Amino acid sequence: MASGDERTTRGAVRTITDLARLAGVSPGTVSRALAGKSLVNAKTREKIVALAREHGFRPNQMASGLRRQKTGVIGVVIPLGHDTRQQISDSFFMTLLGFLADELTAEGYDLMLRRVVPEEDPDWLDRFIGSGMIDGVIVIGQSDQFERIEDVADGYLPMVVWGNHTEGQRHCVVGTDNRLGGKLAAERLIAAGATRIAFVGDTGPMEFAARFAGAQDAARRLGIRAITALPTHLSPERASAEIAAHLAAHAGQIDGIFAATDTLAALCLTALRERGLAVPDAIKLVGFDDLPIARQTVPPLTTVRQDIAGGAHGLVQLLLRRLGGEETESLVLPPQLVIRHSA
Amino acid sequence: MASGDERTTRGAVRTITDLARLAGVSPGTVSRALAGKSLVNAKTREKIVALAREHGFRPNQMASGLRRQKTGVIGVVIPLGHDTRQQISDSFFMTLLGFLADELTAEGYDLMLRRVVPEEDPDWLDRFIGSGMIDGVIVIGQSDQFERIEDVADGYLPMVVWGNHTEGQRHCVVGTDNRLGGKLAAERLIAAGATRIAFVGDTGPMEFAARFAGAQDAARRLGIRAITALPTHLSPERASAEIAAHLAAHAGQIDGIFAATDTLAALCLTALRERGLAVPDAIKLVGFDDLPIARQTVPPLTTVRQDIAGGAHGLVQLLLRRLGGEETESLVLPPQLVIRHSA
DNA sequence: ATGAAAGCGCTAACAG
DNA sequence: CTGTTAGCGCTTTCAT
Repeated sequence: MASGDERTTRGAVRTITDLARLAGVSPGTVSRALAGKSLVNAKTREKIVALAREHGFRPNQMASGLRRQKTGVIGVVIPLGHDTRQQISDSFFMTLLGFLADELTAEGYDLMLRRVVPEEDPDWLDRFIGSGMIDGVIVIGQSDQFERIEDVADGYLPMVVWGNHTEGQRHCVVGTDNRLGGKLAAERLIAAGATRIAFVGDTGPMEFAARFAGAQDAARRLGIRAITALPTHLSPERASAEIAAHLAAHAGQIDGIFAATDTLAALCLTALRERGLAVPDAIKLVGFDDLPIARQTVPPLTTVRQDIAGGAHGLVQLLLRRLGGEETESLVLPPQLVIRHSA
Repeated sequence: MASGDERTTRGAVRTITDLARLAGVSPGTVSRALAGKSLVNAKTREKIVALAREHGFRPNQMASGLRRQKTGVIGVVIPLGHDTRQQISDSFFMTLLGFLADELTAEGYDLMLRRVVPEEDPDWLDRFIGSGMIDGVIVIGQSDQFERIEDVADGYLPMVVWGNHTEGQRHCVVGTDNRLGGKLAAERLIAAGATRIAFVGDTGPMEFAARFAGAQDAARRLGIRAITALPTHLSPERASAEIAAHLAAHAGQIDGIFAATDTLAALCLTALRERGLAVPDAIKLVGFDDLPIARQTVPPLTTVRQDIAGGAHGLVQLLLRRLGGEETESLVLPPQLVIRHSA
């Protein structure tokens, strides 16, 4: 009933001016009252607020944004690399996105999500920033767009990127110390007895390259032979086939696998099982991310944990400071080895 | 270099008026030229477009939106039920979100994502719609907000909801025929020899309730004893413990499990393994969704497939028609039983 | 404490 | 084909 009444009259009150007329005051006063701004007579304010509720009135954010030159919206953009478009369903990014949504909401911002294919639209980042729709931007993953991001960073402060930190880079990045993570993974494999280790995953993306490099560091330092990179795509369908092929090609030459992500590690587990290779007895396996799936595989995955919630928090806090005009440093999060049963 | 030049001059050209001055025409002409609208002299247009590119000019979408009374943005809102806030990381919704992002992008719309906790903000839906920031809204999951959504549907056309279809409902919904899916699941369990079946998952949400009801239908029709509902939360942490407890409490009384989602099914698998119960020999198990994880468990899950990509496509197409003023019917997608090895 | 008035940047008549 | 003009709905000086 109440909601019925509300609806019947709602059509009438669409603007702050409508409400002002109803309240017998000026639009300016309504604006101030609703914004809780400067001293407005308490009774006037109450009356206005009551009227607003009664009529389900909500100020138009576009108009407000236009006038104030800020939108209350943060852009979140996921650049998709050469690989399949399917990357957004990548569990890691999706989980990060979920946390970002929480953090931004908590700070009173809305989130505008955009997936872009840089190859098709080289102007993706400038376009998003220049749209006037967002106050700042969070880039999820550097993909192969490091240079483009660097370029933009020079002239646009409110941008923070999830990704890998490179010495001397100019854009503000939040991310795990991938190189250290790779080192931890390889050390674990070696400690578990592996000496002929393969890295499964694309070494193109910087984050993966750093994981591979870290593993290579460990191999070198501990005196085992260099780690072989076994390239795969990210989409489960293609990766599965590729892993199976790699395993066939390197039969008997591998006793340890460092998978670039848990998703890939799970796929390895399946492929290994199909070949009758026991994990961890015949082959040790370490993943990366510590996604929920890591706990549920058979055997459960030993993996390198990334602090996703912490990362999302860091991204948003740094962005907030940048929105305030501050030049913030990058934030490198420590990875953590989680030992389960695969190595 | 080129980008350097661009940057140095960019600051000067922020509005369509700046560009007009530069091109020696009026703002109106620039607007038309950039919008590719009505007949503008080809040469004039070229000059303007060239200038725009040169200066990295992009029209302000807020201003444009305000003027045209449309934003080019579709809101996507995920209402979180009583359960943990963590639901957004639910793989199914996230996958759906990924496809939605694709579909909307393909149609030229941006996506504004919002997670809401209806308990904390009963006004969540009206607030989003009334914000003036979105042209239409897609609600992902009815959660426990069926009535609120119904209320809104009466007065707001451009809304489409992912969820369960109920006879006679007023809002436009796209979703799998959950009841049929539940029936398929139970039939499979029974065909595989199960006679004492349990449903693992919360029967509160309508979609799950329908799955449970469908399974119950099958049990009744095939003359086995009624299916027991074993309630759990959605977050993996809580669900794991709950499943373990249920299994302990019903030891020896169950020979088939229908899990409300694949995620829950995977958890069941782990719990069953811990109790030494072989799947499918001692206990048959069927999941729901056919997420990637279903293929990777040991044994791989027999499950009921939901067509997520098709669902996203349907949501967007229906919304588009509603944006055009049309009153669309709901879309019920057929579930498909995928037989693997768990039942 | 409130009103009046001037735009934010863009688009869409309406003239010409 | 193009210029002029009048706002979209809101916020914010500047007065009062």
